[in-house]
Amino acid sequence: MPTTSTHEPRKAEPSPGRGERTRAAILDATRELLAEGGVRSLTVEGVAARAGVAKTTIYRRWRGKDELALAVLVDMVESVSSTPDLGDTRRELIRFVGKAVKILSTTLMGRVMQGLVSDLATDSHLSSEFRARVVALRMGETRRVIERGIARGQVRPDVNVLLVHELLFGPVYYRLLLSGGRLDSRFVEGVVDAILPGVLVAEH
Amino acid sequence: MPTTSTHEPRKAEPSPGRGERTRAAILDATRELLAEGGVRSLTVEGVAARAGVAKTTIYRRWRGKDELALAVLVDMVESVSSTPDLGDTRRELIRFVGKAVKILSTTLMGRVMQGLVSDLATDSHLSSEFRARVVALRMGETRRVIERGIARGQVRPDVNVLLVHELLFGPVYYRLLLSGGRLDSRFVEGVVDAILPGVLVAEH
DNA sequence: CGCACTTCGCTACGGTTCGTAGCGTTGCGC
DNA sequence: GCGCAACGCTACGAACCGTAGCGAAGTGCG
Repeated sequence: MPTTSTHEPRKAEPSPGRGERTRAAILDATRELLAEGGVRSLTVEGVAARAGVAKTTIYRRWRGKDELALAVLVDMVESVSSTPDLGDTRRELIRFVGKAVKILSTTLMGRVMQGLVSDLATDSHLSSEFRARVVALRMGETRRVIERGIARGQVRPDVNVLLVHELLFGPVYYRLLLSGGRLDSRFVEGVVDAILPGVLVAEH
Repeated sequence: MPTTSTHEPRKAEPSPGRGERTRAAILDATRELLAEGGVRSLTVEGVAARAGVAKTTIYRRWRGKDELALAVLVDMVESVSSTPDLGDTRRELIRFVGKAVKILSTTLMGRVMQGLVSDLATDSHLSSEFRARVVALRMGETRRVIERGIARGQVRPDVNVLLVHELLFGPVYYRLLLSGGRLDSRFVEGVVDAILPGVLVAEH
């Protein structure tokens, strides 16, 4: 953590403030514990201990460990940028999926997802929150890429964007959560190239 | 359950025996409780109460509720039959995936999967068990269908079976676990038709 | 500086579920 | 009917849960 000076009235980045500092400490501790053992070993008491915070303080902000974990997840997802126009749909899709794969495999997000997915699938409040903040975000990104491809004449205009989005990320999460396969660039290219024949316009 | 006669030395079906009866009672109770509230509300003590069994008896057989739920899961998966030769790869794939989707959406298996997936992804013992008993089973089935297609000349001989398997089931689990979309026959056909262009031999 | 207000730390508590130990009891094969 | 493995039962320490009450510290304002 950065050395906190006692006085810091106003600055470029919004001055931390007590509340924001405790919030960050709690989320950091949650992130770490989530990475170490998943949601199973995540306990509110453990987070409180690592964050140097009272257990009651956590319950004052979140209902339980589920909301806590989701807050961490949303925090990570919303930091991704959109895919630029590369002039080629295949390259854009590989870039797009590849970035998601890289985040899932090199940051804590993969482990957080692994630990959180059961609660995401079970708890209706968490699931709706997740769909609105994460799934919808990737759907929108897929839509932008596809529509660029349609405008170029590369992609069939009647493509089902929802389905494409599921075909791209389904296998990724399948590996992450169930089959345990490696999440590398070869895999990404394989997935993209497998669905491209059904997406691109028929060769003349 | 069938009426158990006191003496049944040898028969076509393996005579129950005390151990087998308690095992069945425990798994039945687990199945019911799993249906009522998912894995979240599944407790060993609850299973013991409903099964009319001592809690210690459960711990003598399984390490905890995870192994218990996985036992139920494997019990359901292993009861599926293989896909018959329908003379057409597309029909076979739709039948194959459709059957898995139907089981996931109409039986308890979907809920069991939802509640168990975090533990499957986290616990190495559970994950290896799941991969050996469930993932491998579907991989093998995919391989049989694909090889039949190759023999017919419908499918390209260089198809990556592992990838096809992931492309088929990834979106299914993505809907079940994350996006929450409906698991119906239209979805199955959409997935199969989306990957078929990359699987079938190029039209002459 | 002093005052009010908010936020936090701390302790304590009842409750649930976990997983284990010890021991009596029952079913089953020989 | 004898012996053994499997089971039922009670009891227990432990971990976490989620909440309450209250004192302490930080924050904002005149």
